[in-house]
Amino acid sequence: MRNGLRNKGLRRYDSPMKHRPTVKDVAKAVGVHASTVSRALNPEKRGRLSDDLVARVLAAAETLGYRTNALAASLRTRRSMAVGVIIPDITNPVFPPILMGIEDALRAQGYISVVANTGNDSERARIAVEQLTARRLDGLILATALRRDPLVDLCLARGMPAVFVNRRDETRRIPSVVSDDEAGVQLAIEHLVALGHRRIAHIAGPSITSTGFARRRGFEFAMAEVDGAPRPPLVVEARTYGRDSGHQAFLELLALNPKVTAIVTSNDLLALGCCDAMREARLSCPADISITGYNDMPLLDIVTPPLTTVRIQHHEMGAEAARMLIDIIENRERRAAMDIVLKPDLVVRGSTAAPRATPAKLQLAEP
Amino acid sequence: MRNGLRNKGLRRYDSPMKHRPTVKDVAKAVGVHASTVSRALNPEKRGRLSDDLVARVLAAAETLGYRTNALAASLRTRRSMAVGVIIPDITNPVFPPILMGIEDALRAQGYISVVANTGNDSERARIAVEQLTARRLDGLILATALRRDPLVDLCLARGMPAVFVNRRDETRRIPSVVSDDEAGVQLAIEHLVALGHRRIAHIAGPSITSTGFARRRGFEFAMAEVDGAPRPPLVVEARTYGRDSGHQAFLELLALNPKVTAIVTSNDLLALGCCDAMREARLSCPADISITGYNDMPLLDIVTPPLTTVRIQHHEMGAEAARMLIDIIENRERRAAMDIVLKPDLVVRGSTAAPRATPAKLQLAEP
DNA sequence: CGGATCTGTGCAATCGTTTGCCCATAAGAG
DNA sequence: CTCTTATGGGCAAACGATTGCACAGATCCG
Repeated sequence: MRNGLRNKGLRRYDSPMKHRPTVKDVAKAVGVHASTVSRALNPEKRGRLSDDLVARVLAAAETLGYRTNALAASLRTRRSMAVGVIIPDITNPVFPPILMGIEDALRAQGYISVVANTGNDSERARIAVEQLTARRLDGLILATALRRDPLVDLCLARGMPAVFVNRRDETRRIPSVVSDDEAGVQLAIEHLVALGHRRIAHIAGPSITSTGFARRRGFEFAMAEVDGAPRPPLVVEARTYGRDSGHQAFLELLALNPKVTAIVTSNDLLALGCCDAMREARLSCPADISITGYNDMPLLDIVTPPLTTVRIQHHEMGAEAARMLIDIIENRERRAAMDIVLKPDLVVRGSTAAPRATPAKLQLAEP
Repeated sequence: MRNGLRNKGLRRYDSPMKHRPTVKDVAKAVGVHASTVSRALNPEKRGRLSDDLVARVLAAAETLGYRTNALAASLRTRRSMAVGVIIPDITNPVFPPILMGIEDALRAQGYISVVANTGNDSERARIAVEQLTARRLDGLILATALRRDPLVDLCLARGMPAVFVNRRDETRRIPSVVSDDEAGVQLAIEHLVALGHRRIAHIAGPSITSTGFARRRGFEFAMAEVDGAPRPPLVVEARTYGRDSGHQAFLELLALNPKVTAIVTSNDLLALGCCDAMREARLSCPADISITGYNDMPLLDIVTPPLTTVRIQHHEMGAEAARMLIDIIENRERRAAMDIVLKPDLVVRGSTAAPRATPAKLQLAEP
């Protein structure tokens, strides 16, 4: 990918693309030097110019329809006022709200975002970082972090400011904004325990992701405190964060221990996958097994059953990450070395209830 | 916004940012001129150089960790190999799959995408177009089109290649890739009619959007053919494409005519909003009223009731739009003047059933 | 009235790549 | 042995904006 940007030679220089007026054209129109125009156009350097001149330049720029060429400006200033956002899968409903938060915060400071979607492919993620670096963005927000993520080294090697959002790298060399996953899982468990559950299992997200790992650890820690809980704790790891992985993990879990009365999942889609599997197995949620999700993605209130889940502050998380990155970019080191951890909430809906007095007759064969 | 890109002066030129090797550094290392390096790095211009030299340049570039500065290259070539995508609301589940289609097709041709989200705000959309133009992107894909959209004039004035996806401008000055909305609505109506419905109403999307308008028109045309249908056709226009707008529109519709037995909505979220309202009103869907959505967004299969809807080819639509745009950018005018219309499908689920009062058992005349 | 201090602008050098044009050297032709 | 004709690469001028420095004229001070 050293040369992703070659002119394919298909458009000639004499292309019909309109000639865009440059700072020189404006200068000519006003009868001053280009540098003067540049200064007049920049509010921060305008001070030393006469008000009259500034007004004339502005007027001329307006009538000519002048727009500054961001490419040229960035090349010269080494600042693009743009940051890249790397997302594993934009179709996962967790990310759009985070993205909105990022955009809102960036816009407030005059930055724009460039979003790259990697489809959970680490090679594509690497390429995305390379491309965004090649375009000289001012920084990167990574929502893709694995627990040990090579992107960290890449960013560090390229001297590219970066922050993690939602996930983070275990080496902690890059600041992050995350939700407190251990606390979130604990909320779910406390809720289930209060309902009377003891045989609570966990369907974990991929352990290479920081969220999957942290939530699992939170589960194991919290369950260690629960009297009468299975030892060791019951955990099945899903292959991905997708609905069908949840389906599959549910079947594995039931094969492992058919007596579970509640499942804490690492993500809403996994939870929905469990519901799919239960429906197929003619089990009822929450009558037979209670299920909790994680993230509180949209529409969870009208699926069947409405899913009890842990809500995280997506928008705020994105906004905080963006603000942090800008601080780093602009050398306000105030926040450069900090991690921000937001608190999650539990949203109780219909997928959790007290366990049956006698465990349901499960139709799945025991191994 | 003439100057979104000013250096805020917060990072000095002597910043600790690593010195990135340039083509000159590579040239020095190999002992040739920078122009030679440039040629060696470009497969298409490599022909006139000796194989040996090319190999040495490549090796030197590799060891120095050279990456071409896309900014500088774009400035010189006037090509950025990047296209902008303007989306009204990324949290609307319709758009991520379209975006994926766009990205996939772009990537296949070596382009990258820059996504801007406008939050349904036409002023922000304008600013986005300005910014992307300022960054000299090669083209724009617009998913925001209103029926009479000022962005069209803006793109045309700036000489910026553009295509519409999912929506389109009525003036038809910009090519588009859309789904056949009239056909889609007709599918829904035929299905309902086959079930025995006659008093079918429509909850339309905002009439300023091309989709809202086209689906409404499709509804009116198709209903004109239905014997025993209300005259004039029953239509309520929702304020936005959001769930609560659907809720509200449903109440208006019922106030207007309490006897409807089926509702064709312009969008899944509107349909879900209707379901919300029905639940509150202790009405049952589909027993009391059948409802169809539009778009087949994710999770519709597990909401209650599972929604009958019109599926459109999101991914393909995005991909086709991207391919079309690239054709235009690269002056292959083959497709420049065409519109592409994809065919929708009906997905029958649980939200539609025979009307309650129907005396005879109606056989499902459905494929 | 000479010199010091401002003010307002122009000059020219960057930023890093690309490419039209020209010029060596070598090879082949006559 | 001289004259073309390829080859292989160097030169320098773009692309468009920014900015340190210089400098002319105006203002001010003693």
